[in-house]
Amino acid sequence: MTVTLADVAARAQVSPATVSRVLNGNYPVAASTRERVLRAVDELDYVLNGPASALAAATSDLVGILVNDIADPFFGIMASAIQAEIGGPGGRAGGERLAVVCNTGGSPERELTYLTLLQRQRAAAVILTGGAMENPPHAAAVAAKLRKLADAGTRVVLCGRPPAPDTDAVALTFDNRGGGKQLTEHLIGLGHRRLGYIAGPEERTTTRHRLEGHRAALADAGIEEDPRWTVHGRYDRRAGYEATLELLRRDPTLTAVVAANDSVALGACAALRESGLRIPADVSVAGFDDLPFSIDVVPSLTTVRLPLAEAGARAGRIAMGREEPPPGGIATVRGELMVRGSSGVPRT
Amino acid sequence: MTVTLADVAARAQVSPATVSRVLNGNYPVAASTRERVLRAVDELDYVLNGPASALAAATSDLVGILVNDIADPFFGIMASAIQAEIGGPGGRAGGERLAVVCNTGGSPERELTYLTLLQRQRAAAVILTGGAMENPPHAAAVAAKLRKLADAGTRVVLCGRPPAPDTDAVALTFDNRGGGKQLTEHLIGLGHRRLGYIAGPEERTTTRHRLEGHRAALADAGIEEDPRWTVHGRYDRRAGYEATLELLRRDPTLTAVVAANDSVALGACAALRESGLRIPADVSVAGFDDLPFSIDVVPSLTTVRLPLAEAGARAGRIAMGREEPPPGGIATVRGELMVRGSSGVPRT
DNA sequence: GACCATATAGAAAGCGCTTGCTGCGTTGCT
DNA sequence: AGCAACGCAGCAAGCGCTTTCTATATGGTC
Repeated sequence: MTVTLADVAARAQVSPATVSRVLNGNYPVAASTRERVLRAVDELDYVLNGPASALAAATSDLVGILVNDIADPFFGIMASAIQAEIGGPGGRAGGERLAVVCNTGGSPERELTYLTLLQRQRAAAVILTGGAMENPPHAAAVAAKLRKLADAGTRVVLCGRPPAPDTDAVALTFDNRGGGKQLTEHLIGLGHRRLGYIAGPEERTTTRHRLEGHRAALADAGIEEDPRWTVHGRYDRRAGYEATLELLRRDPTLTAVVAANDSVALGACAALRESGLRIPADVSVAGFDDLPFSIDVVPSLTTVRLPLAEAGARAGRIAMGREEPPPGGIATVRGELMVRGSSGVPRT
Repeated sequence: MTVTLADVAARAQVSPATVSRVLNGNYPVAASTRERVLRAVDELDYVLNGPASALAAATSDLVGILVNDIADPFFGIMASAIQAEIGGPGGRAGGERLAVVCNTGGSPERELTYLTLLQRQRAAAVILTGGAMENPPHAAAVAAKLRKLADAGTRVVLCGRPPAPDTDAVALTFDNRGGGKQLTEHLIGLGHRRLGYIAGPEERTTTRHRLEGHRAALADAGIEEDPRWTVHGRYDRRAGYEATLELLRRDPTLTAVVAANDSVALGACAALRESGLRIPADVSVAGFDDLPFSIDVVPSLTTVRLPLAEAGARAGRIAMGREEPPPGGIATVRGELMVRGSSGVPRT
């Protein structure tokens, strides 16, 4: 029923070996023979059997991409950039890699399960995006898995994620701490002294780093932080909305709200508006990431731009061995402060 | 170096066949034996070889998802929902499927190439999302490919895409025409008579259907359309921005701008604002899709909500054979008009 | 004209797993 | 007791491809 290499070989009057070589193009084959084979392939409408090749050659052309949630543009943008680089059709000639996108939903178990599944597929590379969980046993388990993958020849790259200790995975880390610091410094520079902070879920490196940056800025400015000014929540709009209401309840005199990311900031804006507060006249708002919509909300969002697409593309190239890993296997990717309409001088 | 089934078998003192059966759980194995095998698997840290299984069993656990661009939340949301249903870890027990996300970028060739690549992988299912190209030769080529995939046992589902003729692919189609009509009727109901329309790229079913709906509404209301009122462009913010400027140049008396989708609408809003026009006091704006950010822009966007996540989930379940396909293999998914702040009565 | 380097094709041995079939020891039934 | 039926495990034949090694031309060289 299904056409195999042997059928093509028979039709082209050559051996299966030759057909394989024509198709893989890594061994000299006479032009005339090649043409004959190609014609047979065409006539029979032959399609290589991927699993069989993978088995025989002990390699596959799958690349795993772990994300929290692909519906979130933060991850979507990175995934898209990675995909463009790993050379699907239209990419550089040669390997046509397929991207396997895995939504971990931020769950440690799923992260591990997906890594195992990718190991099972003998993935050519695995790219982990986004922050890591700060859970020592889990981190160790992940590191062990990554080591095993690397041993099996899978290239491992971390994109927007802190380096994994005891691993030689290449890491492209976002400077969340530095970005957070800059952002809060900007607000302080405008005159703000009472700043609410809506942090992401605890036990996440991203959350902690951004918060640390924020606090460092406060400390540098000699501002004593009130514990009531920080609320934790998920990285979504809803959480931002609720956290802002809570913040307002705790201290109605806040003049600025710094959000863990842009989506959270959007929720914060909605809550402020519904509370009858003007942005930035009454309260300034700041986000993080600079997702595409951030410039379109009104007022446009002051935030820290993270070069998601660039980082993803670079991670993709490194994963494909088309770009040298950074020295030491670790590179820090900085964000850029984008001052826009949502931040202004505090009401007096 | 790498552990194989045989190693596990040796360690558990059983035959490879038994180990395989324990791992696949589709053949009776005595509890004590199973336990012994499982222990050996654990001790050796064994991971099944996916390609080898796929080859031997002639099936794989990969599911292809074709999207235009995964960075676009329109596709990201569907992909995420599909992924959740095809039973990665955490999904229903049994198959742990991996989602292969393919960015076609709206290019016919890449669409075809990716389908071939998925065919090569012997994907368990393929889900095509988003509108189709209206290019007869290409449509025929895709249909032929889909037939071939179906013949090979790959389940094919179209999500948010018109049915593919001469194919028995299940289609979950968005009612773009109906949605477009409703939207424009709403605007007409408010009193608008001169409406600009920013359409998507030509030769796309989505573009055509939405535009047809718009025109049908105009016709029903006895409004004669001025050809200058329609501009085509890409489905992104930038295109919306430019198209709006063009529209304004052609006819500064327009009182409403209907955009092909929400991103385009955002661009339109930006252009209007920069032109000194207030929304909706001077010009009303409407989008399509109701992506998450649409409610957060100011004014919030009047649009047509498409149940992207629900449709994706359903497509995923159908692809996995966990839900009956709709009768006739075709179902129409309707949108819901969301009237918000960006539309109002026209200036008099 | 003999000999060797070079170019190209074929033979065959797997890659690691699944599964149809066979075999044997038990249990159930009459 | 005797026979059928059943439950469970093993054998072995592939699944469709890659790749090493070998064989055969071919041409160049002295």
